[in-house]
Amino acid sequence: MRRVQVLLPFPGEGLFDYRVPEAVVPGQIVRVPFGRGAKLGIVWSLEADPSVPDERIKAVEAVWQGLPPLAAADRELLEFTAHYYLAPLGEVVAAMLPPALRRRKREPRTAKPDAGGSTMTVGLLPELTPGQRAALEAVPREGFSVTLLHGITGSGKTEVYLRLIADCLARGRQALLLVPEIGLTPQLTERVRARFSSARIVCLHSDAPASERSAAFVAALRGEVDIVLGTRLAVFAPFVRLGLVVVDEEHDPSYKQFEGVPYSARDLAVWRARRWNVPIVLGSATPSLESWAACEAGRYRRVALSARPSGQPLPTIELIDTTQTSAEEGVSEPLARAIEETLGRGEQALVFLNRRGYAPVVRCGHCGWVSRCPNCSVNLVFHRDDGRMHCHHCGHRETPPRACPECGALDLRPIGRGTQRLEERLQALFPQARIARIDRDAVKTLPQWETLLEEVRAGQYDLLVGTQMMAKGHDFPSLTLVGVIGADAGLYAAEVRATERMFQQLMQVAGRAGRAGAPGRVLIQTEFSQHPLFRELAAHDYAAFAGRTLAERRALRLPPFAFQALLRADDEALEPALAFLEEARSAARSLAASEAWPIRVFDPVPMRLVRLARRERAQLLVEGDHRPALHAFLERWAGALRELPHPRSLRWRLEVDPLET
DNA sequence: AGCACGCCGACT
DNA sequence: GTCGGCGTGCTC
Repeated sequence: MRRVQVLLPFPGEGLFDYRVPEAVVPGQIVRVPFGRGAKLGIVWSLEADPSVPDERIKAVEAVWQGLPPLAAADRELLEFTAHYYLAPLGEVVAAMLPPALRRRKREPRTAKPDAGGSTMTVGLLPELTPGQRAALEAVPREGFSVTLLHGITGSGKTEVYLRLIADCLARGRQALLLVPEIGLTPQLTERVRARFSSARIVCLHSDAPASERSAAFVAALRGEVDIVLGTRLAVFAPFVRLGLVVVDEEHDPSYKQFEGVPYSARDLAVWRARRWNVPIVLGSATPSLESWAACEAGRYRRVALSARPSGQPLPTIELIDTTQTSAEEGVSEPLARAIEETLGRGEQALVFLNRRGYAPVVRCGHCGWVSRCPNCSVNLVFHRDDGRMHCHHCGHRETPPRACPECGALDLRPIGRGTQRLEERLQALFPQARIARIDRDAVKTLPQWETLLEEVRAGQYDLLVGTQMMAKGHDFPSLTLVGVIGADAGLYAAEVRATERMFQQLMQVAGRAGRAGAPGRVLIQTEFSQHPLFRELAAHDYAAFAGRTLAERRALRLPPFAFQALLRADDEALEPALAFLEEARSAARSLAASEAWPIRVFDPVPMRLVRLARRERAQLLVEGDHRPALHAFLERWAGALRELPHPRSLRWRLEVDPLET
């Protein structure tokens, strides 16, 4: 009887010793008795923990012999994730093992008679542009390399991915294709399936049925899969002969996991490619400044796709200065005229407004009272459909009072505009237009969304009003005009990445305009028409934007020229949260003093959205210019934090590489 | 994560 | 007088 260490999905380290009857190897999937029940685990190490006496050790219930052991590279991925994000290993493996598989009592039966082979569909492939051909030549097929594929909207990045995947499969290897949100990319999924019709493809995302996720994991572990296509959680899918990793829309914030272990799937994908010694391609029309800077530093290769296969010109981007032109009810005269012309030609127009609801606040015209959420530090948004006021953060809803609760005046008015009010305004301006509003309130489910996309493509609507849901890569062949309203929010936000986010979003939404033969036109209403960001946007010059923004970041020593970690604490009141962070800061200061590289420890501050769902939140930022030094510091600090006393009601968490500070 | 043990309110 | 609330602690 041999004793081994088994890793269990468990909210702690998750390493427990068991007796195993046979010769097992690390990576083997086992079912073990645990407490009163049983758990699925992974044989982690043949070195057992001698401090636990033999009589406390139970025997493994079953070794799932039919499943190959998890590859060493993938076990190291779990270890790296735990180490880098300062998370317990048991929590990381919980993110990897599908819940339905964990619940299984018996080992899944062996191979279903699935279509084998990995040949690409024979048939007419689209002619490659010179740019696509150059891109394909530039990406190494063997060994580790990171290539940033910077391709403008419609430049055919997907075709490049498909050819690279085809090469990968032809060499008998597997490909991992990560996408930001599966629901938003049905077109890509379709294309992959159509192109590789005889390949074994699995889709992994959190909305997939549990049994499907479990089956996909098992198939991947057995090496019975050629392509894994999925959202961020697919970065943990097991492989046996990984040959290529592709991260589409690599700048997209949804690669960041917020609940549980706060990992970045894009960053882990790069680590994984390095460990497997395979190429990784990061694709985007608007790359993250992290990736852009890595190219500048020579760590990543950069390949540009700057022409469209259709030969279609880029949309023209014009600004409407709302300090000069009155924008009645949000829609300026030039924008209204442009919409009218577009509809007159039988083409579609989209008006983009990233704010749902009818009006972002209800205000008393007499005393100035505004509708506030009782649980969060935000205003309540008035919604026309149910006539109630909604909190967009905690879900609280209430019926607006008839009279002002403060002064009793009968003068409560919705102030400002959201998509619902904009839709109403546009309907008044264009009574004959068929308008579709596309936001999270109007489109709640995936089938609903797919139906709506189909209807829009079929020309059942003339005018679209939408939030950022509309910005992501969907092609609407008749859409030739995009109007942007209220684009200015990102310009005065204190957030480090706010302007980057705004530029990316504007560029993405602008990319919706135009088709072959009918050039697109984009009109952006702004009060800050002189801002350099708009010049760069109008010139479709991402490089200029990135260069300028990176120069600012370098001068201010902000990411990606500095590395950050954020300690957040929340409690029923603000004071205990701040007090905890104050203690944490003292600990940080004394630890930082002994680091060779300077660690900057800032003051604890209330978060911008200080109150959320009845909890008050505060945060403490630490920064360093040298990643390994910051990380060494963080490990020691995290240890000290776990020893810090705090009230039971207080919760804290430490986030490495936070997206929002 | 489960699941037990363990001390304070409304009920047959 | 019990049934049960979920706070805390353990699981090889």
